[in-house]
Amino acid sequence: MPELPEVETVRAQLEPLLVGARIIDGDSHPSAKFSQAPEAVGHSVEAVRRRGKYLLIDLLPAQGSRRELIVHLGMTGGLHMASSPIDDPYRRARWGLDDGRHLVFRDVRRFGRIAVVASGDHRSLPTLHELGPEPFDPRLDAAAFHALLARSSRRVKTHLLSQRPIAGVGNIYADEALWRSRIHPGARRVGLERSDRLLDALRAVLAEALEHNGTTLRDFRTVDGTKGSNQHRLDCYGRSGLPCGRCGSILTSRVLDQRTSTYCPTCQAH
DNA sequence: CGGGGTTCCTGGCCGC
DNA sequence: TGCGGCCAGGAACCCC
Repeated sequence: MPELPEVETVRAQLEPLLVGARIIDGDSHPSAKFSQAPEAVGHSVEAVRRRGKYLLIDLLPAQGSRRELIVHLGMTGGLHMASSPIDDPYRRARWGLDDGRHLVFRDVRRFGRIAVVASGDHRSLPTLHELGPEPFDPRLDAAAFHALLARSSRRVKTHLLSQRPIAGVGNIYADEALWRSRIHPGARRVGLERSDRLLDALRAVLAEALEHNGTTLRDFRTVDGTKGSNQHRLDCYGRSGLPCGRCGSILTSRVLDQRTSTYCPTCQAH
């Protein structure tokens, strides 16, 4: 599922393909999750940015104020360029560009989302509106992260997935970082020392995944259709029943707060 | 307002 | 071989 490294991989590929292009027409699947897509028509792409797992495409209108095309890839969403969009039952949105190309949003499971808003107005996307700092923000240090973690009494894994203490972490990289920092996903209080370890682990795990163009378990594809390769480097996620690479104990899986967590019962003792 | 539960979706996989 | 049943999972949404 696309998390920060996957979305950043898409953003980096998309940016040179889209900046400067003008959107001349568009259509979308009728679901409310995608129906705003055509509202981007008539605008030029000024920049392609990212916050957490959200792609933010800055739009410059012919006249009037700036807008923002926001795309969340959900679980199975992908963005691709096409010279002539072939028939695809999973196409959820299409934008025609002034040079004849098309930007296509494909999403089998429809967990993705598209919004067009006034620039910077994220009130219609509560998670984006309340999004925590970017993991690589230099202003984020152990003390600040510890304070953010302490703002909730929920399990640390659940809190991470809420996007509030830090942006862009989903199930894969949460499990990986908790394994690496030897913190149990169900921990409800994480002190300064463990906050420091967790922040370091998150940064390491995300940076390594980004270097390998993200993790493709099944669906994730970059803009040009290639797979990421980080799936070969996972230590914990999806490895339930296999030995822990650090201590040899068998990794276990448990559902915590309706979400599967894999962890090492020895290294990540409660 | 934090927190808990529900819902949206469909391909892939499992067991019979 | 075919098929019913189940699962994954981000974030909006609703309710207390």
